[in-house]
Amino acid sequence: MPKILVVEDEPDMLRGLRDNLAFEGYEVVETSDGNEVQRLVGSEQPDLILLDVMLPGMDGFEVCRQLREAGYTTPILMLTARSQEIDVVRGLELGADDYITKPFGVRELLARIKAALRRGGGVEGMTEHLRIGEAEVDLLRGQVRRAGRTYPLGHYESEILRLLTERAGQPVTRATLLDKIWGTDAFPTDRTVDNHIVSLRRKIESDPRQPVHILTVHGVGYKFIP
Amino acid sequence: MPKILVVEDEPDMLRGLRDNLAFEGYEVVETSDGNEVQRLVGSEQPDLILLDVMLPGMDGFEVCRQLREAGYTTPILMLTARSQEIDVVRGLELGADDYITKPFGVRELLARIKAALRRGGGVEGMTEHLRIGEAEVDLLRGQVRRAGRTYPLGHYESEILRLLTERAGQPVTRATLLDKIWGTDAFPTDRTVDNHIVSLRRKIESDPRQPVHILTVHGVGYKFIP
DNA sequence: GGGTCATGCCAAAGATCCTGGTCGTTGAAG
DNA sequence: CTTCAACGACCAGGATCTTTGGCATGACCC
Repeated sequence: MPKILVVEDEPDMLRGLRDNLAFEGYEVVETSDGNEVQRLVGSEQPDLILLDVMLPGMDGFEVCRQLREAGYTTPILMLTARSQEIDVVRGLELGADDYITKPFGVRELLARIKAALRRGGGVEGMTEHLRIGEAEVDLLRGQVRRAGRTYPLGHYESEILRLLTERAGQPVTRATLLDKIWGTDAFPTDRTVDNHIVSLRRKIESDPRQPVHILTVHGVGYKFIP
Repeated sequence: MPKILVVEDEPDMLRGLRDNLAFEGYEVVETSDGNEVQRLVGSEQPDLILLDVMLPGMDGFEVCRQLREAGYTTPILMLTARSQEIDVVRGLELGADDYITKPFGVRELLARIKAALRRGGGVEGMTEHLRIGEAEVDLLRGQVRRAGRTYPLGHYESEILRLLTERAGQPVTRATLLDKIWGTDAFPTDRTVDNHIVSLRRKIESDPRQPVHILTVHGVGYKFIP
């Protein structure tokens, strides 16, 4: 079950959040001190952070900024009584994923948590390292490892694979691939896309003639299945 | 620039949204008919959907449900005057990524759109996007943008730059670069490294003959200065 | 300042990637 | 079942990347 870090200095609020989250089955780690957050994120590896803005000492905005600067991508939901637009904008621009103003209903909070966890854990395109069947894909290095062999991924192969995984489960047209990847710099033909797909299958699929992950959607384009 | 599908039946609201989004640089596709949405998502492949809940005919909840059921993972932001908790929860549980109640500020809306786009496909780790002087480096795509031009980064150029930036401030020997990047697969000469450095400087430094970031440490190797 | 070694720059060759065309196979529609 | 369009597989040519070697320039030491 997902682990949630709750950062809240009001004892009653902290207890309320902890109890409700625990009742929902989440594992809860808590602190009331903004200075503790980064250490806890590093050691506890939570799946989501509920972050009160008005903390003593380092406030929630600063905590969020530092986490993002340090490279953490954990979903952050800010909680606060400060509901002015400028505060909302500030929190979201600092890198928060959602901004919930008090008072809020527990059901709404839980629904927003679920929405954030749904995105944070389920989308495969968010990461540069992928496991696709037996293949380990490193999009950063442009490399696939499968069955004891290492295959290089060219620039365009990487881009195509990335777009398909970002849109896992949904058909992507060749026109979209051409538009999003080649843009207005070049105008290759559909055949170019097809060739790259064949090459990707050869590198990734256990049996390229019977692909399991990189599927053709006849008359539409291609689809990625995780 | 990202493409946004706006689903809104009030003409004034639709115009307002369209104008503001276009002003921000987004490409806007619009419809006032919930029955059109799935077709448009398929044909236009928007990066995000702004979905009014109270539409004539098929309402926003049903549109959202059908999109998710069909496997589309495009971020959906619901807009509505219905701000009861039960509606918020319903929208989020149907698969919306955010639920924004009218009236809302344009700045808040834009910030939430950016947050959703950031998560949806634009989130890159901190080490993959670098700003080096005037140059914007995208290690994931193997690309440098500087002075209005775009330069490709080859596989090895990217690897060298990545290692140097990971060890910013420290001199890195050619032997280390060769060992860490080429390993035991190949045994190129020092000259190979030197040539890649020259190429990197040409792409990244404002004045490659007087480098500020990718420096030579005489008799040792090279050093990156942020 | 002079000598020596390290590094920048350049050119060319080889390897790899990308692209388009052709032909055979497959899928979908009538 | 037949027909036609879509797609897979393959091949070859052109573009780009990587590597090596040679020469010029710069840095360092005496």
